[in-house]
Amino acid sequence: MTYDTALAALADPTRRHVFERLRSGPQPVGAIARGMPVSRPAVSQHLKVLKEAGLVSDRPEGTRRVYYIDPHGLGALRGWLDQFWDQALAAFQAEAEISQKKDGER
Amino acid sequence: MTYDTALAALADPTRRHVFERLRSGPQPVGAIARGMPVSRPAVSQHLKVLKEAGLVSDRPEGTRRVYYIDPHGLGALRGWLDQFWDQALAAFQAEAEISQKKDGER
DNA sequence: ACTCTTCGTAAGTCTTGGCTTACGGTAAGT
DNA sequence: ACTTACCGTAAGCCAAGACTTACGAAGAGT
Repeated sequence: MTYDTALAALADPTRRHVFERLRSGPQPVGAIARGMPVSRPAVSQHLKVLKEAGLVSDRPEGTRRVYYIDPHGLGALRGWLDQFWDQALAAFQAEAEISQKKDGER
Repeated sequence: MTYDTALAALADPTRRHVFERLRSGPQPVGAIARGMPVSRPAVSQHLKVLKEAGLVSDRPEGTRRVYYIDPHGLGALRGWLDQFWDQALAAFQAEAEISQKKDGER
């Protein structure tokens, strides 16, 4: 549920593909795996990682398991990102001025 | 400069450690490597990956190279994240109600 | 010129983790 | 009860990548 596990989870391309696929709404595992270049068990393993990262949740529906995006993981990531954003922007402006000054001295 | 390379770059713990270390301001490679559990060349390699992801930039200063956080990569990541955020929040609320309804039927 | 410091890169090793196949478990339908 | 559909997990294989040591390049100071 921390930002680091969420980052590690979203780093893998096919796992991110699984995650982005849920953007069109909740779906069972089979539907997600359909049309993907990997096997269904692979998708299951990816969903497990995403779930442990707090990025998705699941709900049993008969013999199927419907997965959907959980904002908890995304929220943790957003919070961590915002820690840098303003600070980084200001610092970058300062560095840009230094580079420009260096060019002027040339 | 796209969000996927930034995600892959920030997934590694020690590389993220390098990145977070730059939050206290611009620093040369040696200063970053000092006090870290890995060698200096390892830090150089990490900085290369971070640079290719648009997360840091560098400026030569004599024989040293000063690295600092570049908001470009962070911006791409923020943009991608925001695509999910609102949508995910709303969808999650709907799912929560379904689960609650299911509990009530019990 | 020479030395020293700082840094990037190459080559090689070894662990991490993503994928497949095979299996077992559970719920729904007949 | 039996079959079928759907899913998670285990075991094993293999490629990606993180780390080390060794080397070479470039600037600063004496």
